[in-house]
Amino acid sequence: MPLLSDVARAAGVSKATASRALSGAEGVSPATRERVERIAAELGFRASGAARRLATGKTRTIGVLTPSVDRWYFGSVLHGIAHAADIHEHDVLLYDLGAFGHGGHEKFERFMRRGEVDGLITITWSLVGGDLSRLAELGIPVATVGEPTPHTRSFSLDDDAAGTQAAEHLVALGHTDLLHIASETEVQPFDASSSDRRKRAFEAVSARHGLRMRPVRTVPTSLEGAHAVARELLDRPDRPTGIVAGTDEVALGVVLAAHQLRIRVPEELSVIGVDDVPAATAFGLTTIRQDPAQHGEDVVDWIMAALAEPRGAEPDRSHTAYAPELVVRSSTAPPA
Amino acid sequence: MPLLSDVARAAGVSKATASRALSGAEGVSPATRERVERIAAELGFRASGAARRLATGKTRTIGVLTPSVDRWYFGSVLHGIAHAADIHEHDVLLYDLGAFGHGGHEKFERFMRRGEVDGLITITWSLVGGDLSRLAELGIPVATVGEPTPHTRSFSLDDDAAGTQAAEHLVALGHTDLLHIASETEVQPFDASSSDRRKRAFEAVSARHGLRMRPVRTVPTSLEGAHAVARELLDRPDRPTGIVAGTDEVALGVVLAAHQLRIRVPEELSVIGVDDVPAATAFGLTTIRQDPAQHGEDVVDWIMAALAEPRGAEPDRSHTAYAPELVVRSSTAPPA
DNA sequence: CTGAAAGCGCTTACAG
DNA sequence: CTGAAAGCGCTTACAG
Repeated sequence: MPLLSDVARAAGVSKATASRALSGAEGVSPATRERVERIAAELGFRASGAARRLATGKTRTIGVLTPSVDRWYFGSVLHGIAHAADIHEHDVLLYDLGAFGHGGHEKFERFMRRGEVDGLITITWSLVGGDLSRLAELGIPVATVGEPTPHTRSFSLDDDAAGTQAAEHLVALGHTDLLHIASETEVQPFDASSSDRRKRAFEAVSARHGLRMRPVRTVPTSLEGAHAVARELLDRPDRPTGIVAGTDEVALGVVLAAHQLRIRVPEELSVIGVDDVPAATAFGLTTIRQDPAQHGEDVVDWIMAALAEPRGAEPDRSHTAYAPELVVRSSTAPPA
Repeated sequence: MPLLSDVARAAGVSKATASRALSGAEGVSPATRERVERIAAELGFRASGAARRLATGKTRTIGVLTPSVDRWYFGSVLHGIAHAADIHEHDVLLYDLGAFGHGGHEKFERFMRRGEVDGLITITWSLVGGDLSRLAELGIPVATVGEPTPHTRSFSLDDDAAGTQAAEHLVALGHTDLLHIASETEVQPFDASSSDRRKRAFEAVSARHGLRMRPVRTVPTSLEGAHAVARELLDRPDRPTGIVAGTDEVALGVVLAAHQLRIRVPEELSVIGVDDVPAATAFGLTTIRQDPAQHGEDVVDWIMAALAEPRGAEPDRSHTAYAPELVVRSSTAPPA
């Protein structure tokens, strides 16, 4: 593995000049720059990241704290992050905290002890407010994707609008007897979660239109969890004509249960979700679309911009709310 | 941020001794060690990773090259990797290559240029043989999970056994007219892919039992892809009595299509998959289980062991095949 | 058991 | 435009 000094010697310049030529710094004659670059390429020179880090104080790495990587939302955000980070020539260091109470906090502490990154992204639900504010004091740009938070810059779907759109869609079709199935929030104080925002929006729509008020059901955030509850719920004579699910996973569990119970969707039951997961198409699920990969790209772009700003500037803690988009498929129709 | 020299001064020892005390090296009196540790804790000392890297040549980081993070298999492997890496106090650097031909190769090259890791894991399908052998020459432990490969140490489900078990299960139930739906392999030479191994195993079982020979169908690796094909396939009068799907995603697409076509599963159609994804339970899918998170943990353990070995030892390129496990649910039954 | 010193491989004021 | 030198913050032979 050739060193910078090898390149410098072969090019007949000092290490300083070689370094400048390679880094693209100005104040190097075009001729030397070209020569150094050529020789570096010939020798297959790669600057030592460790040395560069030590000298510059920059890691060219961004950290991601996430409670999960094997669920659609988190995976998609991560995908967007990785893509954008790559474009900015930054690496991504992954901290999979796992479920809270299952060692997640311990892993968080380990990150605080060892993590060396220029910027940090937390994908929501992984952290309680106290931890989030500790991160905000790290002196590096920190942002959250998935939920609004007062502690850091944040990006998320406009959950109020999403919940409203979903309920209004069914109301517009003529439904008056709706049930909301919310998906469980594990960590956040419930009243701050996207789940709760969607729920409240549903309740507001119900109240506004004078719909029958059924108590909201809460299920584990998974197709299985929703499915188990839906099997029991849909098998009753007084089932609603429409279900507004907090997420597509929940909605899919409901549709599956309906299929198994031979309840026709949408003729006998309308179902709407939020997310637009890939499987939604095959299920014909009407849903409110969001694009987590885009959120991931945006949060990285913000971090890069924050990194470019002069140190000590007042930290930006604003929130970006993405507008939801109704996607009508075949799981919703006027009530029979 | 306190430095090692601050700790040393406060403890009244040299930096050398402070370093030894903190790193747990031997040859430090218990008294000094304890004092140094206490003072380091009081001061909130965290050693600079960059400086340590430069001095030791170790990054305490392992790299993961994956074609995707938002699909169950990859996400689960990654989860296992992150967990095990954390236990070994190593960081994980994520390279999401994305689909091949969509900039994946370019991202791979960028990794080759900048990636500084002590060990490397590639999750299959992301790399062609040529790239894999370049990695193997990197001088660090390299392993692949998801498919056997001659270029590196590898870990994967025993696909032959999985394919055999799936087909034999339906044969044992009395089926004689089966169709295999394989899931598409994007990158690997097809004859090396797990998809192809499962397919061949299916064909061998068919031949052995003299079953009707239907040409194998290949569909995109997704519920949607399988669903589209299955809708058309199942709507014909001469449909098979059982379907052996290459993966659960494909199997789920088939079951969904059956539901929509009002074909009863398992009465009119048996379906079996491979994976045991979380949604399999709700669908009642009979499947062949594998545990990718475990594979991820194992591969990290192997990397750690390889790291502990003396440099220059002959690289281990053996393969670990995990035994499949049949999980019978309600999607399979004797033919009508 | 402990310390002084060299070294890891870059970058960047400072001079010229 | 270029170079000599200091410095980033640790670890680790080498001496004692």
